[in-house]
Amino acid sequence: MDEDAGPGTVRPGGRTARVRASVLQAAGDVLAERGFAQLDLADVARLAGVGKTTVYRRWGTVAGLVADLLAEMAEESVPRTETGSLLGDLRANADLVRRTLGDPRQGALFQAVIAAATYDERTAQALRRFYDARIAEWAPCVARAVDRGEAPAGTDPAEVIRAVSAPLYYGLLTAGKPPDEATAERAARAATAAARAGVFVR
Amino acid sequence: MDEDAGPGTVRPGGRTARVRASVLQAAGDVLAERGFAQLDLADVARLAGVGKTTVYRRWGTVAGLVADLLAEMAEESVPRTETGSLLGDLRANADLVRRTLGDPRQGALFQAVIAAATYDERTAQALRRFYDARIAEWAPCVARAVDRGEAPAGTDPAEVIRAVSAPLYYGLLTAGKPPDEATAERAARAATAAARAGVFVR
DNA sequence: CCATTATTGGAACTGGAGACCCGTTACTGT
DNA sequence: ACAGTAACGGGTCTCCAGTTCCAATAATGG
Repeated sequence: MDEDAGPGTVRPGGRTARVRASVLQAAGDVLAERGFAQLDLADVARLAGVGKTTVYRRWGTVAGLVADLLAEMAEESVPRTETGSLLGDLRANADLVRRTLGDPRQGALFQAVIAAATYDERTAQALRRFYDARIAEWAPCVARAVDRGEAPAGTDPAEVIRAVSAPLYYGLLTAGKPPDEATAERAARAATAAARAGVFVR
Repeated sequence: MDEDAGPGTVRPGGRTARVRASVLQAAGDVLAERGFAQLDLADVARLAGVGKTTVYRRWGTVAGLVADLLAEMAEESVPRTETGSLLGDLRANADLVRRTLGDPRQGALFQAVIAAATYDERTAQALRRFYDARIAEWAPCVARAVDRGEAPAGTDPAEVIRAVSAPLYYGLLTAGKPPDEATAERAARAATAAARAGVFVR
């Protein structure tokens, strides 16, 4: 009746931690250099200098590995800058997203995660958790802007943040190209204009 | 030195057309009922009442099959309604996208296509062609709005249309849920507000 | 330091996706 | 109507992703 959450949970130190680190490292390398389609667990194991059995036992599938990779990245919280204006803050957010999607490792990871999330529920959950965290971190910017009177009362902060990211991800997925500075700037300005107009009032 | 574009191109009529139709039908069924992860070529062949060899020969991979499925869908052009105002037209566009993504078959297909496009170049091209066509069809709405003075001169019509779709796709991919009426309405209003504010001026 | 046992990893095994062969079917131009 | 051949499809084979087994290794608590 007791659910043990698989290997690596009882003795997570020493070798186990090293194995996890080198497997995630190798998986990230493959993803950045060769892409999602080439991500093969046996291959990752070989590159990581780790037994194939271990990788299958702990991650099971490509989707599972990718989900763990995302969880790893979610750890590093990027410090949020506060500029004093809604446009300035959203611009900073758009630029963060742009840099994330433009980075070879992180950009490739996000494409992989989104692809995997369309068919794997665990990856989809990891993805949702990641966005919830990011949005929770940035929502206060919008709340402040509302307090300052830059947007109408009742504006939904989360929706505004999502509105900034949306066109950047959309471009990456449908055009296959990471966003440039101009696109990021446009996204920030569009979200600001819409928020000012009261579109995101609940 | 001559590139023949594979089987089905020299004698596309009769049986060949029937085979293609029933394979695409079966593939759509599997996609809608069981999802992308369960889309197996041998399985599709069996359901379509067609030889496994034929499916492998003509489509080769799951991504290739999905790309063809999208091309098939792109054929049916949806008549565009003209409402006389920018907001009205963008609302109509947002609603079209909402209904597309909400439809069991088409929604599942889009998730599959976007997933496949992240790693398969042919699928990515098919996707880009589809969006180029859709955007070309709707761009005139925005051009008219500019003529009417609803948006500043120099506004990029394609960017406005993309701005409508972006949040709807973003929600589907990151939250895993097709957009509802309220979300579509918000997308149309946000794009309108941003366009009016001159965000999409080139 | 030692006993316990969680975790690893080599090796052998298996199932099924996908390639191949070749006889059959039926589309197409004349 | 008919010849020529494009396209189909059943049967067979290959190869490798993923599983299983168990002995070796090392993390952890006392």
